[in-house]
Amino acid sequence: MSKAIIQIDGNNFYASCEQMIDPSLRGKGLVILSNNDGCIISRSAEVRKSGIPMGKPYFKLKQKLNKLNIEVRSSNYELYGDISNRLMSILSEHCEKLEVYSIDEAFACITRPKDQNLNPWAKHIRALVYQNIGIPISIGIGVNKVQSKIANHIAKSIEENAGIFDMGIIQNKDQYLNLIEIEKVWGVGVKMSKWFRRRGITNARELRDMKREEIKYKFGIVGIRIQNELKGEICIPLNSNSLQRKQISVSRSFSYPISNLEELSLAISHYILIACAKLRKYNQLCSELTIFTNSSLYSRDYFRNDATSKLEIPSNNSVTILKESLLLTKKIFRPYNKLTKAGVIMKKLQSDKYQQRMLFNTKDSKSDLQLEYLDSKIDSINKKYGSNTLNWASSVIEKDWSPSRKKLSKLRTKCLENIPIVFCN
DNA sequence: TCTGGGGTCCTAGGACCC
DNA sequence: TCTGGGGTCCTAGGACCC
Repeated sequence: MSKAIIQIDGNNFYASCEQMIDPSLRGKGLVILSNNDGCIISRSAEVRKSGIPMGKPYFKLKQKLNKLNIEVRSSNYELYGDISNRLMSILSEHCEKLEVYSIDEAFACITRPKDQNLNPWAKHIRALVYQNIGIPISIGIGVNKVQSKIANHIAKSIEENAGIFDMGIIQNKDQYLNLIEIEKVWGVGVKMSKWFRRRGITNARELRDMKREEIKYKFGIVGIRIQNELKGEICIPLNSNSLQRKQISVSRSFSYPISNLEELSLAISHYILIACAKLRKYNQLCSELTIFTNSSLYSRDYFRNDATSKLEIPSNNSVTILKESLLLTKKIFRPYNKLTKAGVIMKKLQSDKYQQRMLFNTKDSKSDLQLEYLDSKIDSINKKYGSNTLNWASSVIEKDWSPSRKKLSKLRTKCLENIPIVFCN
């Protein structure tokens, strides 16, 4: 029995989430902004048609959006994360293997039925998701990841497909591969596509048929994998164990430039606490910590600095890592710079199942356990009552420089007081 | 005036060892 | 006078993804 690789994603996911919790936005032009209300990162179908581009700075398009009567929302990641969890939980019930690839996207594996036709299954999933969480999804089916991504693209772009397309059962794939521009092939980015274009390779079919040696020489194994998947081989495996992170980072842009050590330390402390909570959520420990800060990329005297520290004992304890991070903050700080962003990166992560303790450090072991207990209590309170319910004094959260989110929607799916009230006569 | 954030994988080149 | 070479490990940086 042949297996199929399925790729499923939420259409215009962030915009769809906002439309789901606020029905007055349905059928209307809507854009979602990145952190600090910086760039446009999601557009409703109506906005796509009007030619408003993705990823462009909001301040440059504000007037145009106003003119076109397009609604604007700040990104509400807590809301999108909650809806994503619900989506993935439905998908996992109906797939043999599920790889949660991003907040709005998953790969899955499923065995084809005797007649090879997966359309009824896909229609069922699509209806189920819409009925239960109110988000439209698209489903692409193929023999591998690259092919299922292309199938998903076709599912979206050709209306008659109604959000579902199966590339695996198509005998003559050339006509479809010809439709996929080289930039749209999964794994081919800006640099690669420019090189391909210069060589006259403009679409997926031409990439599949070009000389293997040429790709190998220029892009190595990465390029060959994409070409082989276009030919129908399986080179990029499904990774259903994606919960184990290899790196955790938290960074934000400030709403205005900061220039003193106290403010930078507050920001770093705040990010460290978020990152530590993530470590504990994934049951992981970190053994290398980097913190960084930079001025605006667009300023003439661009400045960036970072510092890294190796932790003697791998840890996910807030107090331990906070202490270390404040030392590093002093190291990277320079008083004359207008800093616009800072962040923390935790690397060399490992499972907390095999936690190493200091052999001779019996004096501290009791307080270690107390700190662990404190962390777990804070985590459970924040989980129950919302993030930031309980926090450390070294990270006062709502400071003036916190990213602005002027057009933030309410967290209607998680906070009891935000649940919409419906009046019936 | 305002330009996001969080990941993964690969590779070249340096350090080190014998 | 003449001064090797191969293997492994690590890291920074680049390219890509959503």
